Amino acid sequence: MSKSTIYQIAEQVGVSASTVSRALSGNGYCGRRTKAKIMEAAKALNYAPDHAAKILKTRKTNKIIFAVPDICNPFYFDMINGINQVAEEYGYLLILYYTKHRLSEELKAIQNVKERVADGMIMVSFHFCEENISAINDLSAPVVLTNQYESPGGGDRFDYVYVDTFEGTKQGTKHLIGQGLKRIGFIGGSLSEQTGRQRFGGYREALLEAGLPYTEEHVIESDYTEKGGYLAAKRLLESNGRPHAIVAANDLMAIGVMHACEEAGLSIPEDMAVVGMDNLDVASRVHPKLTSVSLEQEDIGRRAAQILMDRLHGRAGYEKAVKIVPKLVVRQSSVRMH
Amino acid sequence: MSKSTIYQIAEQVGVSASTVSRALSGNGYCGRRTKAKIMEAAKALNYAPDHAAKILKTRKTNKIIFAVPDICNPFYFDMINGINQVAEEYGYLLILYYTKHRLSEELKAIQNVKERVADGMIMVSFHFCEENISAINDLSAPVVLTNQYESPGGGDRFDYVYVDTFEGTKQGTKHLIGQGLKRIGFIGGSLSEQTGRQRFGGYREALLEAGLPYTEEHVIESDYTEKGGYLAAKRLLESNGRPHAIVAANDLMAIGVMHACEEAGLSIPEDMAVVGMDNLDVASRVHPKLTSVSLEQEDIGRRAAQILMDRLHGRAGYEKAVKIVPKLVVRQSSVRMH
DNA sequence: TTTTGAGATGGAATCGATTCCAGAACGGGT
DNA sequence: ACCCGTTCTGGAATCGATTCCATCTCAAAA
Repeated sequence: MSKSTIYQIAEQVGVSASTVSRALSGNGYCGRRTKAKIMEAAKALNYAPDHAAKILKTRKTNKIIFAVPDICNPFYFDMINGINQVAEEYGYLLILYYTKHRLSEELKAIQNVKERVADGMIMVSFHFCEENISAINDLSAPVVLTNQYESPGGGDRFDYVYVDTFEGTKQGTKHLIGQGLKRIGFIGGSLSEQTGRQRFGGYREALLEAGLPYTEEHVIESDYTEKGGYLAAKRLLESNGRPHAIVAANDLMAIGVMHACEEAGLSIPEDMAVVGMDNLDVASRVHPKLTSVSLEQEDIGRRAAQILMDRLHGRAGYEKAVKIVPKLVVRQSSVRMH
Repeated sequence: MSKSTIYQIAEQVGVSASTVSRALSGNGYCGRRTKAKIMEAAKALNYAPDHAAKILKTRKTNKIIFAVPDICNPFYFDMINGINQVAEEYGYLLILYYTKHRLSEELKAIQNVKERVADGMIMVSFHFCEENISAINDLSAPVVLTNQYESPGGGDRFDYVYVDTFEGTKQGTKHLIGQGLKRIGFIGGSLSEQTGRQRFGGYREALLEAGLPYTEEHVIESDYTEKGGYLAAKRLLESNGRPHAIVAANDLMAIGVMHACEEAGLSIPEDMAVVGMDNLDVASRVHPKLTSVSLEQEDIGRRAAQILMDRLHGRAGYEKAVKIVPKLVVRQSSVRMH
């Protein structure tokens, strides 16, 4: 049987539509007996409220959009998970919008918010530029970004939540230093990109703080792939005074490092300690299990969603910019057993 | 500047709202000059169509719901990816609904469809029962399930797309047999569940077809975890006439098997060939790389979404039930080099 | 008995776009 | 000059729920 409207219920019961609306929504007065009859009729007529009509009148969609550059990347799954936890708690549905690393798609996502498809948006932007920013600032709906960003004028309307990857590699490096290791190599991404520089910076600072010498030969720029890590590690192993530990800027490269060591007959962690970053599933599945810096994606998602909810409910006390501190997960690859 | 409505544009330009609607949507006649003025005013007034109003009138939300039991499971992310590819092609947005393996949440997802939050739904149901099925059949919107299911009366309104896991383990086992291996063990899940029985069945049939003897001692029921696979493998390795190959009902258990072999000093694939199932990311990251049966999740998603779109657009020619054939991905763990 | 106010209800406007229908304008062909 | 069909436009209804406002009832307080 197809569903019905409040008008049909009203007719059936013999009351006005306003009364039916009040009875069903609970807003406003409604007599006990009338209410019971309305409820009964609603059931009998297979009533379900029409979402679109409700939205049109109330201006609330109870949906949020998560605009994500890459749907295939496990990194973002955890964010989705975190976002959904909070969204659900507040009774919001989550719309996934796949931007494919394209500015045009990011703008379309913003347009969706403008058309009131959703009440707010969380976005991982890969094209953080004037066009983008002004489009977001033009929205009346709140937006939370997960980019690190210093607002030049300070007048931006959005908030952001980001991970401090500098702190991440710093923690990883300090952990190795704490294990008594002194010659520590670093395999990162390109230093011409911000991401690459940040991760390198943390490694560099940990050495500095510990008063350890910095050897340029022990730092290799690679490409975040397993193969890249493997090749980089081979070079490090051939360098004179080879390092006894390696910090890799992500887990895939760290796994490449492990394979290179295995091939060279070096055992991990005895001959070479390894630390990765991202804390992918695979980190705990390789042998030996890989110590890795978790970027706390789920937490990013949760915090971003929380800020969005705070904004949507006009609550005060949220922070415009939240910095998430990564968390070192120590496993076998970096701890020598005695 | 906040956005405006067609009425404001109409007033600005000095025409009626109907004309503005026609100009902007392109449905119906509109003079060239008027249209130009309307477009200009729309831009000037920062116009964006109101989604809710449009839905209310047109009865089309251009959204579909994907109800998924587990947001953390990478298995489903590939499905999401597949669904999204098709949804996007047709201009639909994807709403993710996390059912947490709970019937009550599945019913809520169905309720959402009833309230016209979305035009249709794809659901991975873990509670396929009378209550569920009748709720789905009551909907006027189309639903595609990814469960294998034989409609008892044949009167069900939904369609389904599912993977033939029986065929999957059969392929994996046949592949090993094709490598000249004769003593092949099997590590599966509980045989009291349908999933477990299907996967075991494929293994059994492959042996039968090849005329190989079936040894009960070489079949172990485990629990789909890495540790479970590890323990099961240890038992297999101790059995008399230990197998030279093992088919594991999923990749996690296969990885456990690999660790057990490593520990026992057996090299893979020379002393023991291993085949897994699911083709997780990690399968291609372990050493040696794991041969695995891909359940083609992305394809499931695509097919399901395609059927949904066909239904939504009243196209004929779709199939009510689509069986996806899994695909064996051969890697190092099962191929002896000569 | 009168006053008062809480509770219950109906009427009507509203949210913003779409679309049917009627009528106006316009141009080409006779 | 007239007719006719095409193109253009405005008015009004519609989608379904919410909500403000006015009215009405009824019981308790004065």
